[in-house]
Amino acid sequence: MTETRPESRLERKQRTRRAILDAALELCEDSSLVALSLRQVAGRVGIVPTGFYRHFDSIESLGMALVDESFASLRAMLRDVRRVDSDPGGSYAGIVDRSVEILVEHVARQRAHFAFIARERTAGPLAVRDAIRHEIDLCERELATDLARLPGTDAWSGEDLRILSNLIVHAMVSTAEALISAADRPALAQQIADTARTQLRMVIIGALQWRSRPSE
Amino acid sequence: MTETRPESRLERKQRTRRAILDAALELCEDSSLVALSLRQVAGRVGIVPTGFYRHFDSIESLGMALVDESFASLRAMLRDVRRVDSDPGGSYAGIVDRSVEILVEHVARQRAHFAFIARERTAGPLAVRDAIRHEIDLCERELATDLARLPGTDAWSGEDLRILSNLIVHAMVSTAEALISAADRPALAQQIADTARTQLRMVIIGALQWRSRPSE
DNA sequence: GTCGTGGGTGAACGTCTGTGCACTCAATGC
DNA sequence: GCATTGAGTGCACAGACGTTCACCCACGAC
Repeated sequence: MTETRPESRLERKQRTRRAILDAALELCEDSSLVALSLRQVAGRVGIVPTGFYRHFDSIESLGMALVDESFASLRAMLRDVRRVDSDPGGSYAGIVDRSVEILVEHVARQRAHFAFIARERTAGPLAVRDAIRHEIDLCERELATDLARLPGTDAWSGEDLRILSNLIVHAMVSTAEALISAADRPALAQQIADTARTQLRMVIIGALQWRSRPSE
Repeated sequence: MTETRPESRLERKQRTRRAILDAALELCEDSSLVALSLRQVAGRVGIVPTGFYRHFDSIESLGMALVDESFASLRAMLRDVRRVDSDPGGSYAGIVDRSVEILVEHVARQRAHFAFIARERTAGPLAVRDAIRHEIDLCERELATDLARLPGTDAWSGEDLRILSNLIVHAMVSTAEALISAADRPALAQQIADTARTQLRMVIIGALQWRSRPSE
């Protein structure tokens, strides 16, 4: 017999909170936070509407919590990319291949989080939109410092790095969006990954080439 | 005295329809179609809620009409780009400069339409999302055939062209999004345009360079 | 063992939602 | 001129919404 241990008060609360976050992620998957009602969430979780207020004081603050946890997933991905690519023996092509591979893997594993960011970035409540924009900005900056560590970029200006990392981040956001909407078609997902690989190579080669002839 | 002429029945209807479309564009500017109510729209237009049904039978079908007219704006932009860039004496740098200039101009002039596409692309009702995705697909294909006409791309495969135009389209979508959210800050808009110019040059140079060494 | 805290309840409120139906009345087709 | 059409009206309804309040009652601290 499975011994069901008592479960403390705090554990119970965190479990309900988790259930609310999950329900919200699912429910706004095919619309948006701004179209999500407190009663829908409560209903899906299995608590009465007013019970919601024990955990969040509005849908918007729930959204802010989802921003936090979605970017925790995104940052976990960036950590993996950074860990693998800091291998000193890596060629550009190798870095690209492994980075895209990691992107595909993380998007598949945390689809709801990446979909949330992609969606609410343009359609969420104002506070949520701003929070997401700010986080993406930070990611661009981090990528810029990562790029600065690669060989061949020593002479680049901060502005050049910013422009390049902006391009790369947005290309990867687009790739993530495409992967999400191809979630149930593995062949298509494979093609999207291949496309992303090729695009990243084009971008990097173009950037290196362009930089070596800065006047034109 | 300004002579107010009778205004035919059909004109009257089209004027109300126009007012509904404009009201919807404004009202969902800071949320999404899925959070827009029929009564809000009717209220803003100045008609009674049930009057809405004389023109559309749901918010979703209103959305489909907005997709049509938003892509009319986008295609007008593409026509301008094509017209200017088909100038046979143009260098790549010239083409890029003028294309970005046209993008900035059109986004400023039809901000609501471009914002609508960017937003509902990920957050709209399913039918609207699909329609937008399909239209953007068509744009990618058109760009691919345009690229094929440029010098230096003769030997490119259809796949290469598809990958490159996908990259360019998504970079321009990101640029449009940035321009929209910088609508009231001219200096920032200028910087975004400069960034877009540099990125386009990097991409084109990278693509040409990459293609000339297809094995690696 | 007693008591307070706090997650969850249930009823009730005023407001907003989409939609049905019967209606008006000016522009239009004949 | 007369009949028809159809954009816009006004009322009514049932349901969903956010939020309030008083209320449980098990857990945890003392």
